[in-house]
Amino acid sequence: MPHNSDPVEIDIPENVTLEVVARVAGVSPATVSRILNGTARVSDRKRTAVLSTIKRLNYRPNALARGLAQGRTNSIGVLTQDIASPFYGEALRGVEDALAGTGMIPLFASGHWNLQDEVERMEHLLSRRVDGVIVLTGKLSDAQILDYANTVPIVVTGRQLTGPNVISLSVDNFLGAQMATQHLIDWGHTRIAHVAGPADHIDAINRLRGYRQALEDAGIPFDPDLVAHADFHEPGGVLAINQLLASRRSFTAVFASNDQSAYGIQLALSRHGIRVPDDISVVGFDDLLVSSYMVPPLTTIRQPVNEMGVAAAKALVAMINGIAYDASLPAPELIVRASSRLLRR
Amino acid sequence: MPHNSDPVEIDIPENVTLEVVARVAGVSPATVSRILNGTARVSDRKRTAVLSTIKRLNYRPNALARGLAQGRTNSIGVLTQDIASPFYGEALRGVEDALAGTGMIPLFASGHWNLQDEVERMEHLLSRRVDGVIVLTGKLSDAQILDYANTVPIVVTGRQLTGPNVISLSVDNFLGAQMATQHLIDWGHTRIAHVAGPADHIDAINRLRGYRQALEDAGIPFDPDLVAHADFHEPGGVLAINQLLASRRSFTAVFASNDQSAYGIQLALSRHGIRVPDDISVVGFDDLLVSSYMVPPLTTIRQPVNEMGVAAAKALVAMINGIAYDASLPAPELIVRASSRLLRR
DNA sequence: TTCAGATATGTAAGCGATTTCATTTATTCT
DNA sequence: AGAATAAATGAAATCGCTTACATATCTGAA
Repeated sequence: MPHNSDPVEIDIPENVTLEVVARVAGVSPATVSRILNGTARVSDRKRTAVLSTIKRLNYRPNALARGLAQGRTNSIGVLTQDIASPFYGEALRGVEDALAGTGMIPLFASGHWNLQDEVERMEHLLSRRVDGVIVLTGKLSDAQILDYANTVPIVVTGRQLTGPNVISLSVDNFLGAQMATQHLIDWGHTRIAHVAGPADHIDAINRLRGYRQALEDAGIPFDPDLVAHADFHEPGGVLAINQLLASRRSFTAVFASNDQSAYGIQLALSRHGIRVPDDISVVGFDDLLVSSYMVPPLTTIRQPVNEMGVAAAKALVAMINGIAYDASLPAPELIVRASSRLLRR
Repeated sequence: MPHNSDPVEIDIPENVTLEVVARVAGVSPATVSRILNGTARVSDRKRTAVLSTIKRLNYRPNALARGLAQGRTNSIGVLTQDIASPFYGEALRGVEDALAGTGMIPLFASGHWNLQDEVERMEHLLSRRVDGVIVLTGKLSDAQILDYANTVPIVVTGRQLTGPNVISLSVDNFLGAQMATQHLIDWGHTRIAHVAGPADHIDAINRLRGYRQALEDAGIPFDPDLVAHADFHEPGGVLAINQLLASRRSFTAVFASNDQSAYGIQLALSRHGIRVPDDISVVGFDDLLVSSYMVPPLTTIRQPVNEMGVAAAKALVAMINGIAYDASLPAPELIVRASSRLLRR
């Protein structure tokens, strides 16, 4: 008469479930679950039996069923704008890295800088019952964020926003822009052009403000003709600088609202036979990885974007687990490279 | 005495489920499900009632429950190596775009060019019961891929592999490298260096082969001292070119195994006071977005990587739905920009 | 030995959908 | 009007797991 707890010959269905494992190992489903989750003590005898059956049957727990039962999915949504963005990409990597080992998995979705898309993606994420959401900038209004926060914990970057279930994390764009402009002023430039970002982009607005503030602090009058608006992408930078050159306003330096614009500017200037930094200094914003490999390497403001991803993920996980977490970001930093130089008199 | 089908006052729990919607709307859960999925005819009367309650209660179907019941999650796994890769990023975007509107959602996971990580991520994806997986290159062996294909349909890029439940999609790296090298030969170069990729990277190997083939076809002897191995990243390009320069072998052109290496090469050359393309021509491989904004803009081989993402996603969805799909990719293309020039005698 | 108190294990009720099958209601045709 | 057929609806089982509760087994102290 065989012991009840001994493994038994049982016909194994194609779809191996926890119940099958239990039956084959000669224990109850509850026991298998407990072993899997470590939620209770189990005798070594059964544990070994179960673990070996799991291996033998190549059992893979169904995360859906688990999520349904637990009311928790161990996944968080990351609402970004463009999965291939060189800028936010770093943040995504930060999120991923911070999540590795926590058993949580990120679900990325792109809003394409389009409110409707963004709302749709958010709904999608909520449908999948993510345990929390990281919103990287984007176009959702503060009110919408607060509203979603009734459903799920949220960490949002690129704005200041407080409320129950919401943590916000932002880089000081104003300060960064001030630093960039100040750097040029320190090096003797007074005719400093600015290639701004989209007029409705919060980061672009703050950077423009920082630029103006630095000028003002230095007693340099603001000249609207030295400002051109672009779109945060390379081609826009080309267009903007061409426009500035065409206006025949003289300037000895350009502060670009982001690195990608700066790349376009550098290329366009070289096409015009204008040397960087000898004729015109260029300063960017972001410090993308490739910026240090531009010819000449780009002077820029480093944004702690990877750290931002990490911090966002950590803060969110903490919030999900009901733990307090102080989410703060390092300040932007001026990285001086070869694209800017002392103005020669 | 109220009609049974009229909306009724019912206390609404915090968690709105399909069952709650049904009760409030005065219909059965089955009916609500049918309306949601369009799986059967429902009278207009009930349909309106249900739809309005859904809106009123702000009901959001639980994707987990749905997945459990249907045995299908409407999600596909995308196993990439680095979520922030400028190269694969384009492919990810392609996947996302192709999926938009199909109701499917991509789940991205990064393997970090590390077999163990990759296996772990794959298991994770399978646990979440994705309906299919796209494997972007990576380190899994063909045998492993075929094995996973027993569980789930797979589209794999960067290799040729056929089998049940597997579609492979690859760019002709050999041909591309041949084209790049041939371009330099056509322009009179005979001393052509090659900065290769990692020696164990399949793409790098094929590109090296293509380079050698082109030389051979032109009757130019292969000189191993003109080949330096790098790591597909910018700093590696710098190191490699420095090494080549230090060897004092003369050469008039460099074919870099990818664009990122080429960036490093361009920077290092400029630091040495060597002009591109006047002294040395540089050709890359990939055609990353920024390549056309390098100074000088980089001559390179365009890989249809976005198209690859799109094709992979379409092929996978077709496979999931049991539809035949002819997955083919455009050939690599030579993009001539300013970093290469005719060799002056 | 025996019994109280741990410790280990099992039973069964959810979790929130879908779907089969049976039943009720509405049409159509004679 | 009444039978036969089609359309609409509902009841209940199911998907694969977790977990509260009940039960069985094992300690060691009396």
